[in-house]
Amino acid sequence: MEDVAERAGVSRALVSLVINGSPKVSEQKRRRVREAARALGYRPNLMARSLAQQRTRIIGVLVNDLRNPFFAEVVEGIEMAAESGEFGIVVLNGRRDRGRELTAVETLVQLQVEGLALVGAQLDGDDLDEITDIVPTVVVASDFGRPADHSGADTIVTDGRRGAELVVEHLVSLGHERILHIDGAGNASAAERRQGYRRGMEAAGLGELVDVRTGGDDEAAAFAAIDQILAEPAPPTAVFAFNDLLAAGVLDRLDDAGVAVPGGMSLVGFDNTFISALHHLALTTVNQPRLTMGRMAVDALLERLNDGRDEPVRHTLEPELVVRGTTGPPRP
Amino acid sequence: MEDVAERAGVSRALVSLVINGSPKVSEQKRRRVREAARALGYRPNLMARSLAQQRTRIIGVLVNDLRNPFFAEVVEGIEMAAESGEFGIVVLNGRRDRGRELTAVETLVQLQVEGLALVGAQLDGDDLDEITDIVPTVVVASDFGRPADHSGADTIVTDGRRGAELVVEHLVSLGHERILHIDGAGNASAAERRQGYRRGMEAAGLGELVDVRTGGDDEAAAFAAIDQILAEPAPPTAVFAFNDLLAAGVLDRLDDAGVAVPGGMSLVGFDNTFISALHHLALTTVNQPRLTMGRMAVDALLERLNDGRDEPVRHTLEPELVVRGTTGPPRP
DNA sequence: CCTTTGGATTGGAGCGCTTCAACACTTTAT
DNA sequence: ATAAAGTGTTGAAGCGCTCCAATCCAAAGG
Repeated sequence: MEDVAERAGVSRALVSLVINGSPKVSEQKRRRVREAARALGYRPNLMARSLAQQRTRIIGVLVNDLRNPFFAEVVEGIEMAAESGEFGIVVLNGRRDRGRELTAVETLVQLQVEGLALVGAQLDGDDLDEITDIVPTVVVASDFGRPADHSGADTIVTDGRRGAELVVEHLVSLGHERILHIDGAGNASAAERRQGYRRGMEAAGLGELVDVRTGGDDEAAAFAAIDQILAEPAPPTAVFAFNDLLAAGVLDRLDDAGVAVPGGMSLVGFDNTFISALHHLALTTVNQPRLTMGRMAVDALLERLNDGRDEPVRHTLEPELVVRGTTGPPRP
Repeated sequence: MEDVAERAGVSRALVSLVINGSPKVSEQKRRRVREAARALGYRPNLMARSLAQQRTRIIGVLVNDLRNPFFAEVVEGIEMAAESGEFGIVVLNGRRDRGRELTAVETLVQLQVEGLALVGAQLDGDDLDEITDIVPTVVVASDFGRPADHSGADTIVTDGRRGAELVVEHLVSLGHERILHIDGAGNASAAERRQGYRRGMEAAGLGELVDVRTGGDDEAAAFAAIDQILAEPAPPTAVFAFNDLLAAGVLDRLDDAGVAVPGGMSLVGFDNTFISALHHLALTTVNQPRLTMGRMAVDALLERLNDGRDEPVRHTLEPELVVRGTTGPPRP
C-alpha cells in the first residue's frame, strides 16, 4: 500500500479511500491510484483491513457433513443469501464428529465471524451457551434447545415431528400397522423424528407396535439394522428411515435379500434430496425447503446484526410429504 | 489480551507466550495466565495473530459445485490432509459460475491463504497466470493447462482420457458400435473425456460413429440431449455420460421413455460417486480416487510450502472401470 | 563478595490497514 | 478585500497480536 501511494504520489490514506470507493476523491487521483495499484499488482490484505475496521463481514458456517446433499444445499442457500447481504461465508466441516464441531466453532469465533450458522450440528445448548452471547448464532436443521431454549440462538427447523407424523399417517392410510423406524441415532434431528413417529403411531392406535431401531446418518448405518429386522420372525410391513441416505441403504439391503419394494415392504425417507427423486429409487419422502432454510438463517442473523434484534426467534417450516414409488399397501 | 495480562499480573508478551505454548514460561505464571484467560473468556484474535505472524496457516479451497458428491469428497480429502499438516481450510463455492470462481480466488488471495486448491475449477491457465506466482496453487480434477502448462500450478488429475477409453473398450467388448457421448459442456474435465471417447472409438475402428452431444454437469442437463436422441431414426445402443449425475438423469429419462437398461440401451457414468453404487441404479462407471486426490493436492502444496519445491508437478492417477448393472450386450 | 551464566520476563516496534481530526486550497458569500 | 464554507488530502493513532532485543533475577562459579 505504501508503494502504491508513493508511485501515485499520494498518501497511504488516500489509497485507502480509493480502494474503498470513497466518493470524496478527485477523479484525477483516483485514476492515478488505480493505475499504480494495477501496475504493482496490489491486493489489499483482508486480515489487516478487518483488524482496522473491527469487522469482517464474514458469516461462519459449521456443517455436520458436507457429503450429505441435504446439508450441502442448505449451505448453498446460506451462501446465496449471505452474498446478497454483502457477507462472505467460511464453511467448516464437522464430519459427523462432535469434538470437531466444537473446535470448529472455536476457530470461527476466533476468526471474528460476525454471525454463526450451525447446520445440522450435534452440539447442544450447553455447548453453545457461551458462544451465543459472543456472536449472533442461528441453528439450522437441528432440534436441540427445544424445551429450555436457554441458548440465545435463533432456530430454523422443519417440523420433524410433524414430518414423521405425516409419514405414519400415510402408511397407516395404506393399511400398514407394523411400521418400524430406523432412527438417526445421535443425529441432530433424530430425537424429533423419533418423537413424531411415536406420536403418529399412538394417534393411530398402534402404540404397542412402536419399534425403533438404531441407525445413523448414511447408507452404511442402515445395514446392521435391516439385516437384523429381516432375520426376525415377523418383520414389519413398512420402514420409515431417518433420512434419504439411510433409506437408500435400506433399499439396497432389501434388494440383496430379495424383498420387493413396495410389494414386500414399504419404505419412506426424509429430506427429499435429489437422490430420492431419481426414478429408479422413486423414494417416498418428506420435503424440507433447503434453500429457504438457508435464506432464513441468514435473515435471522442479519436482523440481529443490522436491526439489533435481541431475543431469539424460532422459525418452524412445514414439512411436506412427497409420495413416490416406495410405498404401497402392505403385503397380505 | 491486555486485560488477561493485567489480571494475571504479567506482561502482554508473556500472555502471548502462554497462548502459543512456549516452553520457556514458568509453571506458575502459565497457570496464572491460563486461569485469567478462562475467567475473562479470552479468545485470541486470529486476524491480529496472522497479521503479526505474517502467516495464516490456511489453505484456500475453491470448489466447482458443492452439491456434486464427487467434489464434496475431494474437499473432505483435502480437509483431512490439511488437518494433519496443521493447516486449516477455507472453502469457497464457485457454483458452476466462472465469474464467481474468479472473484472467489481473488478473495482467497486477499485472505492471505498460504496455498490454493482449485477443485474442478473452470478457470483456465490465463486466469491463473497471475495467481500462481503469488501463492502456491494446485489444480485438482481439471484438465486445463494440459498442453502448455504455462501456469506454475501443480495438477492432480485422474486420467480422464484413459477413463473414457476404458469405457469405450468395455462397451465395444460387449458388442456395441453406436456409442454416443453426452459431454460435460464447458466443465473442467469435459474436453479430456471427450478426447478419450474419440480415441477409443477410433482405436476400435468406429471413428465414423463418433457422436458427441452437449450435456452439462447435472441431471437436468441430460434431459434435452436424451430426448433428442430418442427421437432420432437410429438411436445409439449405448450412452456414455460425462458423470454419474448426468447418467442418473439419462436413466430417468430412458425410464420415462420406456427404454430398458441395459436391455434397450447400455449406460455408463463417471466418478463412481455413492449414487452409482446404489443397487437400484447400479451404474457402470469409472472410479476416481477422491480422498487420495485431496490428499495429494495438499501434499503438493506442502512440498512447496515446507520443502521449497519450485517447479510444477503433475500427478495423473489411474482411473478404474467399475462394471455394474447398466451395461450389457446391445439390443438385436 | 563480585562476576558470570542462563532462564524467565518485558518493552516496544511493527504487521497492513482504516479513520478522524487537522490542514491546505478553492470557491462563494459578505 | 476578508470571512465562511466547502473539497480534497494527509499525518498519526490505533486495531490485537508477535517477537526481538533488552532486562531482570537467581543460582553457580571464581
